Amino acid sequence: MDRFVSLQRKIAPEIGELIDIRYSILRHIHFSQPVGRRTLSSRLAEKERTVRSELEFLRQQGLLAVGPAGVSLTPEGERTFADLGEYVRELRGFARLERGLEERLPVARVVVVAGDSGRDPTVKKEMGRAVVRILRDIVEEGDIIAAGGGTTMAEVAAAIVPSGWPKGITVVPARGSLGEEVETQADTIAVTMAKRMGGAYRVLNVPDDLHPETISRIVDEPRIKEVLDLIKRARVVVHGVGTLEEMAKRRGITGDALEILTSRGAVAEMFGYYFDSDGKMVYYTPSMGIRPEDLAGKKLIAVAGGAKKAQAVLAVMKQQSREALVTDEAAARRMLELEG
Amino acid sequence: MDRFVSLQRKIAPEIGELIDIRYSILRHIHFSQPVGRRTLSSRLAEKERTVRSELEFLRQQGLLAVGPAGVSLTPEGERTFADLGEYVRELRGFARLERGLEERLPVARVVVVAGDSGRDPTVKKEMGRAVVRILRDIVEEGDIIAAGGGTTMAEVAAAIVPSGWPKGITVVPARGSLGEEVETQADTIAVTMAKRMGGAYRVLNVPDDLHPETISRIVDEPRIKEVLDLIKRARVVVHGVGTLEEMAKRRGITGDALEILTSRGAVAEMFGYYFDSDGKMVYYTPSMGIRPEDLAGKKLIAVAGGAKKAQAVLAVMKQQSREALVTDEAAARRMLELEG
DNA sequence: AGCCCCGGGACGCATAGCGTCCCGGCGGAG
DNA sequence: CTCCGCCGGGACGCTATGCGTCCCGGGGCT
Repeated sequence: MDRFVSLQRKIAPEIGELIDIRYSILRHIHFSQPVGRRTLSSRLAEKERTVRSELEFLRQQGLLAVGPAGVSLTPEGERTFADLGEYVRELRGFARLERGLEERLPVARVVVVAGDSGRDPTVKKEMGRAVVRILRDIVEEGDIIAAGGGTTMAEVAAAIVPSGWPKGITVVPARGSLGEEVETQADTIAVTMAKRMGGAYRVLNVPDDLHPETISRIVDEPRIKEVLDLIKRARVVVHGVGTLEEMAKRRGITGDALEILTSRGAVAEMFGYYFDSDGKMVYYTPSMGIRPEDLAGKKLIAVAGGAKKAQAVLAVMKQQSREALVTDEAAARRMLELEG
Repeated sequence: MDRFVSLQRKIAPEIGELIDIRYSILRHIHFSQPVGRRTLSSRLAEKERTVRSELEFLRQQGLLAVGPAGVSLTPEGERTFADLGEYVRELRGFARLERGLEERLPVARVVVVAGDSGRDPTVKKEMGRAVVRILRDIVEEGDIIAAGGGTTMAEVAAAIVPSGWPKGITVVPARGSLGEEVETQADTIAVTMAKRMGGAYRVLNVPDDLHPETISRIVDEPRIKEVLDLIKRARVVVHGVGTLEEMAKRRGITGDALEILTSRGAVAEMFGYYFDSDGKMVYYTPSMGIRPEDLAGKKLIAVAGGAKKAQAVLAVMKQQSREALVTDEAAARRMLELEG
């Protein structure tokens, strides 16, 4: 089989791109059906005509059907799409990517999904599903799970299938909200996850762009104290990774702070803490919630994709050893490039 | 693996053509290296520029190298070509073709090789090699082998590797020569086969476009009689298949005979005997050699390819049950179409 | 009722790749 | 030794494919 694939790569490498575009179209339809040609092309950053030709082809193959509201996968299309995941993994050598990263980074398990979440948002959904699969393996009865924020984490929460989870799970936000959209705040995500897992939740409900003194006062409040205590006791932590640019844009980091960050070589963010490319913490924003020193001994699952995030993910991975990393193909390849 | 292939056929069927042309180029180079671009393109019935592009690609893949006398396969190219045989069998579903024919025709074993011998002469070389592989299984010490004529049979003889054959083999022509080129006469082929197998041979050395009365007189000659006796006693028979058109052109069949042949629905020829599409003998040219009724009880191996010969091959296969049929992809697909 | 997104049609254009010719060189045959 | 033929590589115009783009009528959701 491996021989088969390498032979094919030798004799007809162009099938890679072919499969790529078609698989991403199928994936997109799978997650957004029914969906129109224009929406599809804009979201995939492909020209409308290209998408159209491929759509036509896939329809002729009996993989999708057109309805008044757009195209949908036929049952055969769904089946093919499901099978295609494994196929693409083989064809593009994901196993090799994963092993490469596992060797170079202190992570026990790396999972790579197809695509580039920087270009195709549905890739995040796939990453979400992969995280959920890992959670199924790890989570035990009575666990406390701390969840981070961000768009990727939101997809993790959305990917949880609400059945078959152990009892007595409690989900808490890993830290206060970051002034983002409510859907991507750690609080919201913790709630969604808890509900879907049939567990309990506690939230902080506190913005963390407050004055440091205000924060230290709030921390003493019994309700907050209880949540912070739960966070410290969490056995499992799931979180995304931020890049410096992203953070600077999303939260209005002042000129001073930004200057300090860049001068100290900060490239990555996690829970409001900033790390340089060696994984050393170089800065943090005053906040409440989990602290880096709390992470030791916990099962850490990081999830982040997109070629642009590769450097940041590397930095965070070096910060300390982890249980698992879920990323996408674009980030994985970039990371291996960067790490030699 | 099977799943893999069918999935690929579903999601990217165009790789078929891609592999096709590249494989046939590799095959051609393998058999004729070193060879030039122009020769290649004319023999493959492909445009020069197409061949050139593919050649460029294959060179970039490190599969072939250009010398002053033309292109040759690199060691890696040879290895890839060898592996590609199996790969192409899988990819194009030859196993299914073979099983389909085995079910529909009275043949114990069908072997399909890639390509169309009507378009690419090197496909005949592959068929030849396949026949030789079968002979290796079948031939025993002291066997008498009767060989037919034709270009395909010439390739069978050429494909015999002269070592490891049982002792005491005798090869005889199945019938007199047909006025063809000497290289493709049954006599010549029998000699070549015998020499390569390290065995003995006897030839007829008699053209069979003689007057019937002359023939019947020659048959009584002791030397001829002995050969004819050997032919009758042969345990293994290897032969090609002719189409009506081919025969009409190659031997100048007179208007009368041709009219009779067409009116009786003759479509196929073997050993100078003509068969209609049901495999019923409808005509024969006066000759000496093997007769249809002699075939029963012998191990028969038929070899013929090319889409144009499909109908003829079917007819001959129906004529009586056989040990093996070696054909090519084009003929196999056509045969299955014709047989529903 | 209105708006937006849907699929499908149409059409011009750009470009990749095709077809074709040519050249200088080398090797083998005579 | 010479010549012919085939070799690879270069060049170049053209065509046809497929891309980009706009438009239309329709239907569902708000």
